[in-house]
Amino acid sequence: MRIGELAKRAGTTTRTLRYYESRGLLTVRRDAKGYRTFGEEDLRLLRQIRMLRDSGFDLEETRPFVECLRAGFPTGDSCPASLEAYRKKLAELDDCITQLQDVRDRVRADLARAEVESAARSAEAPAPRCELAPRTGASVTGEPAEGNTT
Amino acid sequence: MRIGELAKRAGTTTRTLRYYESRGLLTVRRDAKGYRTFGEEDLRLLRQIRMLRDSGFDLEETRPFVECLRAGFPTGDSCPASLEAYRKKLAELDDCITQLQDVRDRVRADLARAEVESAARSAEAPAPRCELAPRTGASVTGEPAEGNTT
DNA sequence: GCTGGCCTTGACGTCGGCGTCAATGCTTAG
DNA sequence: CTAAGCATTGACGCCGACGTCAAGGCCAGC
Repeated sequence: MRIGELAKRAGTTTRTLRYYESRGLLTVRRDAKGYRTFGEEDLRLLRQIRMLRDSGFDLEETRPFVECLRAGFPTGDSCPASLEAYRKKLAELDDCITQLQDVRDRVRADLARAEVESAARSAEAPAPRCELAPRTGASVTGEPAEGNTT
Repeated sequence: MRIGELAKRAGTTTRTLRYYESRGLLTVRRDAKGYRTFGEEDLRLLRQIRMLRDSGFDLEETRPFVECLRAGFPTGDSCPASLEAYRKKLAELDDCITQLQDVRDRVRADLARAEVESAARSAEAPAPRCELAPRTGASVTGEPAEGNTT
C-alpha cells in the first residue's frame, strides 16, 4: 500500500502522513522506486492516533500509544505508559472543564447583572405605556368627555 | 500618562497596547514629541478588555464592550450589543463544556477498559507470588536441604 | 559628554498541525 | 507520444496575540 491509499483508508491526507513520519510517529519502508510502502499495521496505528486526537490529545501525547502498538501489543493502550497518558489527559480535561465552568458562571453572573441594570435604566426612562386608553366611561385625566359641554 | 505607565497600571505590556491600537481598540492622542498619551478612561477600557479576555473572549469579541464604553456609557456592558456578546459567549462556553465532558467520559471509559485488560493480562501471566518460601520443614521443590546429605 | 531610561516604527519569531504550492519523476492507458 | 495520475522533496502560508530585537530619537542627571 502506498501513501495515497493509506491516507484515503485512514480518512486523512498524504500531507498528514508525511508530517507524522517527520515527527517519528510513522516508520517507513521504501520500495525500489523510492515510494513509501505501508501495511495494515500502519492503518491501525493511524486509527489509534486519530481516536486520540479526537479526544484532545496533541500529536506528541499519542507517542506512547504508537510505541506500544509498534512493540507488538494488541492495542495502543496495552502499556503502562499509555495508561499514564490516559490519566494525565483525564486530569487535564477535568481541570479544563472546571475552569470553563467557573468562567461560564462568571459570564452568566455578568450578563445577569448587566441585564438588571439595563432594565433599571429603561425603568427610569419615561415608562412607555402599552395600555390603550380606557374604553369605559369617564376619563381619568380629566379631559373633557368627547363631544360634551360644547 | 504615556504608554509605559498605562501598561504598568493595566498589568500588561507596551507591545500589547500598541497591538490593541493597531486593531482599533485603543484610540490614541499624541503629544508634541509624537508620544502616545492616555487618560484614565483608557485604563478602564483596558481593564474591561482584560476581564473579558480572562473569560475566554477573543480580542475581536471585546469590541462591542469597548465601543460601548467609548460611547460614554458607565460600563462596557451597558449596551445591547454587549449583552448579545455575553449570550453568544455563554452559549459557546456551554457547548464547549458539553463537548469536553463527552470527551472526558470517552477517555475515562477507554482508561477503565485498558486497565481491566491490563489486569487480565497480568492474571494470565505466571502469577508472580509475593509469598516467601515456607519456613517450615520440607522443601517443595525437592532441592536438597541445606547442608544435609553431604 | 555620557549613560540610562523612556519613547518611536518596523519587522521577524512563536506555537501546532497541517494546507498548498512548485518543480520534478515514474508509470500506465489511449 | 502524451496526458493523467500517482509519487518525491522543499518551502512558504495560516491563525491569534502578542514577544523580541533592531535602529534610532528625546530627555534627565552626573
